[in-house]
Amino acid sequence: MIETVTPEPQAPRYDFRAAEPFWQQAWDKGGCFAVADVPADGRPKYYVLEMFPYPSGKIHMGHVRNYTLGDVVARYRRARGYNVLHPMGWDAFGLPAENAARERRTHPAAWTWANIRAMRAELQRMGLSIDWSREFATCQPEYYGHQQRLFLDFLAAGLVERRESWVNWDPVDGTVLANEQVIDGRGWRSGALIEKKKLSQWFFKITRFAPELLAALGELDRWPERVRLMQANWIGRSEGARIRFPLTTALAGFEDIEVYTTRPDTLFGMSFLALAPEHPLALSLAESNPEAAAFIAECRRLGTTAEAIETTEKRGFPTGLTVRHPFLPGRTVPVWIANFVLMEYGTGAIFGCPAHDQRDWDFATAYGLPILPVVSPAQGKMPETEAYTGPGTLTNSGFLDGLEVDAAKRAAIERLAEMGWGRGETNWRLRDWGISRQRYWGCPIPIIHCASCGAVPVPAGQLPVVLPDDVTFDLPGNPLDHHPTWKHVPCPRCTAPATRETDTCDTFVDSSWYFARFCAPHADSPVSREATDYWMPVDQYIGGIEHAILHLLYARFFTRAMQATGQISVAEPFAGLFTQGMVTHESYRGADGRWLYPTEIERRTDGTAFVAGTDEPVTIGRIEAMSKSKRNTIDPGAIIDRYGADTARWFILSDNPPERDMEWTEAGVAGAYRFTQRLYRLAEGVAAAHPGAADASGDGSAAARRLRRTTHRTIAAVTEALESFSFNVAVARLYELAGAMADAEKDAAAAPEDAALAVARLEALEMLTRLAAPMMPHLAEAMNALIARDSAVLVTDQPWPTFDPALTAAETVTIAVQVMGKLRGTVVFPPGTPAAEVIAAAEAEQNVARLLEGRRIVKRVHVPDRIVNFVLAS
RNA sequence: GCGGGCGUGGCGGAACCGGUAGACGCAGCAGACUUAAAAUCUGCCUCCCGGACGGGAGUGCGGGUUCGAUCCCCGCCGUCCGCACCA
Repeated sequence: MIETVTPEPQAPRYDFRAAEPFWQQAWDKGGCFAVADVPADGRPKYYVLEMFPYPSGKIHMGHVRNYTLGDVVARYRRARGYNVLHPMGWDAFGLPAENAARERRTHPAAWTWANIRAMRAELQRMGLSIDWSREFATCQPEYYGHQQRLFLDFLAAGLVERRESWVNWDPVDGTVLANEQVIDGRGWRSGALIEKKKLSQWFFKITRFAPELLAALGELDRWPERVRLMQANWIGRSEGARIRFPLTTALAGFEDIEVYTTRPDTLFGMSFLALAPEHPLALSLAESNPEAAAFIAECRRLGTTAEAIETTEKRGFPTGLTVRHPFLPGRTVPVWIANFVLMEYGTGAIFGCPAHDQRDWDFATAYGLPILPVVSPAQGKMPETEAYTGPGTLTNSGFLDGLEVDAAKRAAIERLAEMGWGRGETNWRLRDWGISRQRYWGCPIPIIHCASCGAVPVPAGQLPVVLPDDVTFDLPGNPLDHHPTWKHVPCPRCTAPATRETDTCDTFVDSSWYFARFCAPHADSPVSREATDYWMPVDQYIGGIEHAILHLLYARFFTRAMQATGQISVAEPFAGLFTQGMVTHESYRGADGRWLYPTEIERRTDGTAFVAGTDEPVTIGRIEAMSKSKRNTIDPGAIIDRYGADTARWFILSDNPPERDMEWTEAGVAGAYRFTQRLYRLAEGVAAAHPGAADASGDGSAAARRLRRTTHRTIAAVTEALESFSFNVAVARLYELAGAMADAEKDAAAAPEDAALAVARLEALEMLTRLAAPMMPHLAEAMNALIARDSAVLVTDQPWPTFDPALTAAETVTIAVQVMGKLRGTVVFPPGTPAAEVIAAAEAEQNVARLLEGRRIVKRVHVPDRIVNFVLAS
C-alpha cells in the first residue's frame, strides 16, 4: 500500500483569519472605543468623523479608504492621550429604498435595515475603532423626530418659509430638486431633463447667512483651499447697483424696469435694455403679442446645458418699448427680450453696454446696436473685435469722465441715489434651499394645513410625526398622499378637519446635523448642549470631494441656524476637513465589447489578459473610478476574506497621498500582504531571542546604536507624517525600520553575546508595533502579544511612542562636495565639524582635487553638515 | 470663458527652509536556497558613453535669479477638477 503524502500548503505564520476577529472581540470586551457624552477626565478631546454612508447594502472601496483614513487618525489621537469620539451611523432615507420597494415589493424600511445589518457587519470586519453604542440611522423616529423639532424651531426663528416658487421638477423621480441637484439641466440622480413647475415649497433661508457663510470660509484654515474657493464661488457675492429705468410709456401696470448691474460706471455706454424671457413684463407682452410669445416659447425650449450655452447664439426680440436714460435727459433706449438674460439672477433684466461686456457685445453685433466705448484701457488700446472689461479711465461719460472704474462706480451710484433712480446693492448667487420632496421615505415635514388657520406647526407634544408603515407604491406620486388615513388630522389650533403636509425633507437635511447628534445620540432634545459644548466642532472630518459644496454648505448653514436658535454654541461644524481621492481600477472588455469584472479575467505573464479559463482575449481599458457600469469594482469583502483587513488598510494607505486618486492593483495588495507576514516573522524572531529583562549599560555596540538611531528617527518621522496626513510616507518609514530590523537580526546572529543589541532589537520591535498599530491594528496586537511583558495591555491602550532626540543624532554626516554646483564627491565627518576642516578635506578629495588642479577658487561655499561648493574663476 | 490643482524612472510616489534628485513600494532582471516550483533571502534597476574609476544629460518646454533651483520669478505647453450667458 502506497501512502501518498500531499504536502500541506504552508500555513501562514500569521493567521489573520483567526487573529482579526479575536482582537476585535478583545477591543469590544475592553470597551476601548466607548467614550462618555461629557467626559470629565480633563483630557483634551478629538472628534473624528467620516461622512456616514448611505446603506446601499454593500461597502465599496471608497468606504474602505474613507474609514481607514479616519481610523488611523482616531487611533493615533487616542494613543496621543485624547478622548476620541469616533461614531458611525446611517444616512438611511432616500430614493433607492423606494425604488427597491417598487421593484421588489419590499418595504423601504425592511430593505434599509437589511442593508444596514449587512454593511455594519462588513465595516466591523475592518477593525475600526468606532464607538458603536452611538450608532443611529436617520430613518429612526428617534432621529427624525428631533429633526422635526429643529424644523419648527427654525420656523419660529424665521429661518423657514413657505412660498410658491418655480421648481425643478424631475419627471422620472417624480420630485422636486434643488438647483444644486440639477446638473446641466438634468436630475443628478435620474439624469432626466428637468422641467419648470410652480409649487408651494418649504425653504430654509440659507441666504440669510450668506455673508457669514462667505466670511467664515477665511477662518477654516484646515479646509482644502479648493473647497473654500468652490463654496465662495457658489455663494457668489457681487457688488453693484439696482437701477430703475422708467418706461417712456407705461404698459399694463409696469411703469419702470428694474435692473441689477455690477457696472453702473458704464451707463453712458448703454445701448439697450434686455429682459429675461420669463420676466413678468415679457410675459405680459406675450399675452397680446403672438410674436413675443413665440420667441419666449422658443427660449424655453433651449436648455441651459453646457453645450447649449456654448453653441446657442444670443437672440432677442425687440419689444418696441423704450426706457429713459438716467443721466442723459431726452435719450431713450430700446427694450428687448433676450435669451441670455437669466430670470433667477438679479432682477431678471439687464442694461446692455456692448463695449464693456462680451455678452452685450455679441448681442449688439448680432442686431446692429451701437457700441460706444466709455472706458479707455489703462494700457494698450481698445480691442476692436471684443468687449473691453479691464481697468481704465472713463470717457464719453459726462460727469464720470476722467474717473477710474472703481471711483466711477461709486460716483454713478451716488448720483443715482440722489436722483432716486437706484442704489448700491450687494447681490448673492446663493439661493434659498427648497427642501420639500414629494416622497415617502424621508422625514415628514411637521406641518398641518388647515383651511382657516393656514399652515400650522405640529405641537411639540405630538412629535415625532411618524411615517406610516402601511403604504403602497403601485401609484405614481407620493405614497403619503395616497394613504387613506395618515394625513387626515384635526387642526391643532381650531380642531377643524385638516391635512398633514405630505412632503418630506430633502435627505440633505438629515446629514446636516447628524454630527451634532452623535455627541449625545440618546438625548431627549435634538442635541445635548453639554455634549456638543465638549465635542463640537468636529476636529477632523473626512469624505469625498463630491460633497464640497452641497452637503458641507448645508451643514454649515444648519449649524449656524442651530446656534441662532440656541441649540449649539459653535457656528462652524467642521474645524478640519480632508477630502480623499477616488479608488480607481483598470477596466476590461471582452471580445464583443462587454465589460468584465476583474474576477472574470486572468493575466498571463506577458501582460495580456484573457477571459478566465478561455482563450477569449480581453482588452485592458483605462484606469478609472470604480463603477458598477464599467464593472471595474473590487469587493472589499472578498479582499478581507483573502488577505485580511490589515492588508487592505495597509495597501490603501501605502499607495499614494490620500487626497489623490489611488489605483487598486492586485500586485499592490499582494505586496502589502507579504509585508504583514514579514513583520510577524520578524516579531517572532525577536521575541524568541528576547533575553528577558536585559539591561544594556554604556553606549552598547555600533550595531545597537545604529538600530536605535533608526528606531528613534522612525518615531519622529512617522509622527510627523501622521500629523500631516502623509500616510504613504509613514508607511515608507515603517518599511525602512523593518529593513533595519532585518539587518539587526543578522548582526545579532553574528554577535549573539551583544546584550545592547538585544535590547535595541526589542525596543525597535515595540516601537514598530505601536507605530504600525493605527494602520494595522490587528497585526500590531498579535505582535504585541508575542513580546509583551504584560500581555494584558493591548497596543490599542498604549501611549504613542516618544523619541529621544539625542538618539536620533547621526554619528557622521556625508557632506556633498560640488565644483561649480556639480556633485563631484563626498566627505564624511562628525556633525558640526568646523568649516575649515571640512573644506580642506573637500579640496583634498581625490576626484575634486583633480578638477581643482590649476584652477583658481573664487569662492568656497560651506553649508554646515550638508554641502561644500567650490566656485572657480572662468 | 472664469477660477483652481497637477506635470519627477517602466509604475505609485519621496525630497527638511533653495543644498548629494529618485527614499519607500510595485513591476522587472540576475543570483542563493530547492529535485523543481512557491515562499524566502541577496544584488541590480533614470537615460546615454565607458570594463571599472569616471563623464555627459536629466524633475513638461523656454528663459531668469542664485555659488547652487523639483523648490523662487517670467512666458509657454499639456492635463485634471470646479463653476459657467450670475450682468
